[in-house]
Amino acid sequence: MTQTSTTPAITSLLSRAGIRPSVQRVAVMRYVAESHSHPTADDIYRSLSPDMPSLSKTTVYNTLRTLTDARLINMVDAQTPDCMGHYDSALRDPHSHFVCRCCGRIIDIAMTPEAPMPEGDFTVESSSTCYRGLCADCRTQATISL
Amino acid sequence: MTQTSTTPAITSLLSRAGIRPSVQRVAVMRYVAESHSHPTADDIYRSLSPDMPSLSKTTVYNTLRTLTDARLINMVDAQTPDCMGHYDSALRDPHSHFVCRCCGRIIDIAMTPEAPMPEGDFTVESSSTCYRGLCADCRTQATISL
DNA sequence: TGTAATTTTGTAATGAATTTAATTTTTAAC
DNA sequence: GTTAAAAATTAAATTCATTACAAAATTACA
Repeated sequence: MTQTSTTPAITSLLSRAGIRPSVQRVAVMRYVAESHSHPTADDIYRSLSPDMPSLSKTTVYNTLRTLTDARLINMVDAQTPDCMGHYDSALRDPHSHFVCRCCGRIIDIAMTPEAPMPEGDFTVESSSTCYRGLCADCRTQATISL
Repeated sequence: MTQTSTTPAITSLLSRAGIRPSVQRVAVMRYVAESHSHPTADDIYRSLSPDMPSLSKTTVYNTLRTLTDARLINMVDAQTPDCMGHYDSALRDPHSHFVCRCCGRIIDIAMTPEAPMPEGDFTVESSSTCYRGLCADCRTQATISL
């Protein structure tokens, strides 16, 4: 794990981004930065609650929005069966996502395809590529059920 | 508009895909095939209701799932502010999407970047690229409010 | 320390999506 | 044709992610 995810580093990161580094915000940012499982707001809330009993789910939602607006985290551009928003640290190396259409699992893909700038009357700030299909587990299940 | 979207053509399309071409299913498929606005389940329901008063929202949801499983339509892989699933015909030429982070509008982009097959323990069935940023209108708004 | 601005919190409200079971329609066998 | 089984549709009720709101707590700064 890189230094980026220590509490002081996160605190400094938020300050530099103009976000007051409250305990809650640092905890959420740190959790997303350290996680590779593309957590939902609920995942984050359930994980942090035991150590922060007063934490409110509203704060998690507010913080996710604040961090997203500051582009420190990203919402994963993928529709999953659970209809929930999944988050990803923007501090990681650029990567793509594979989404299993069956179980909804999101798997990181190190490779990032070339994404040439499109023509149009808009300003592109970022781009992402999403692959879809069946993960190994669900492929096996599908085969068995035939 | 191509012949693909006439009712008989849609009926035949569903049959070939092993889907019983009920009036409701043909109507939903046709609506998505003809639309370029990436409609939500609710958009589809509200648009078809006047001509099909008995249509139920449940049927729209069921049909969207059926058509998605048959890969005749796709859910747009993009998180929009409205937190709703948007749909796209799979019959169209491959294209990408631009999503305005402000108003949530989804704009088609004709170009499709090269998306090399990723390595991993999964079966890729499709891929899509999503661009994010500000559309012309929202960019103007942002400038004004400065 | 005092005061204002910001942040957090809990509750309530919103609304998309699903579940359920009952009804209707279609299919196919006789 | 009749009829029985299967499939599809419907409406109501429920679930649950997300947001709105207002009060309480915390922080910054003079």
